[in-house]
Amino acid sequence: MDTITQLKKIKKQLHESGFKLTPQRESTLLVLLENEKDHLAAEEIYVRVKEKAPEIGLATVYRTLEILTELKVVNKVSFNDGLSRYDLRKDGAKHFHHHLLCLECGQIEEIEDDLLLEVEKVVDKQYGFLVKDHRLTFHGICRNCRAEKNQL
Amino acid sequence: MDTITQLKKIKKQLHESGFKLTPQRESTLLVLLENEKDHLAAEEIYVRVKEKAPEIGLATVYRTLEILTELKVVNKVSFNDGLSRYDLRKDGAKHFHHHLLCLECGQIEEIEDDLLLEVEKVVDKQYGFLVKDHRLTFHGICRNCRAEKNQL
DNA sequence: GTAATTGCAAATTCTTTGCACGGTC
DNA sequence: GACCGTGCAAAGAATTTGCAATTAC
Repeated sequence: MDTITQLKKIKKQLHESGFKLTPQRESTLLVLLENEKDHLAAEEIYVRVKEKAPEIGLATVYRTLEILTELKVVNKVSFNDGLSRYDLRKDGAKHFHHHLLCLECGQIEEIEDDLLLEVEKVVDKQYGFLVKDHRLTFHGICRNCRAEKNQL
Repeated sequence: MDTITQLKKIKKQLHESGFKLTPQRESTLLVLLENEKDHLAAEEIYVRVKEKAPEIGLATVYRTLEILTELKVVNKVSFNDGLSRYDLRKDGAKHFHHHLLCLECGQIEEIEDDLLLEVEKVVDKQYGFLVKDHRLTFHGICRNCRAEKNQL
């Protein structure tokens, strides 16, 4: 799905939940859509939004992100660096994607495959816990860093 | 393993890394050991340590937690509430345990079984990513809340 | 028109840092 | 006596809030 279509869809969601469609919200959404893979923190989103809409305030960005989190358009995630990051939820994805955090280079890769279907069955059966969503991050060495290390 | 034995072992680890074993650090460790299941945030740990050692400062607690994180005695975790929490790593556990976060009552349950062995193989084979550790939290409804809901 | 939204600044909250003092080997 | 560790207070960073002005519908 292209950016425009996604944007329209999210706009509709906003409307349906009684939120207004302000230019500030649209700019913020655009930044999120254009940096889908980047796990931006609020401040970073703010800087990028400011390029499109210089008059926007940081507080508005925070407020927009809060709404989008509520609507499950984005997921708030943290990689233990003290910042909250906002990760666009793939439209139609049943489950939130997983992350691979490289301890060498810091890069974060996304995994779209849902690797947890079996595991979630176990959690349900064995722990009586009804799974609605998950957060899974692997810490380790990414393909590139691994290759570099082996060459030494 | 009992608390005293665990404490001794951690003391040894501290020593081996060139850290001293101060009463403040010992008190902090005791609080962590006594509240193993509780995912305390720094401030909460501080309050509990203060009961044992009233003269301690919050900064010392933070500094101790930093050291313990470095030594992998604890894991710093975040459940997206803006606080860093410190979770004692089970001694001898090859992998960090998983969490079940109930969206109804907020309770956090721990799962000791390592459910990710197969998944990690896939991550290695398919993404070339060498897994060293992981963070896995399920969001959903816990056994108790589920039972309550069904009774309505 | 009016209720929601905004920008700004101030306030809060969590965490880190600087520094003089105290304890230890 | 060198050095590590501490408490305190101040600084810093991230996020939230109050409020008057503005805007979307």
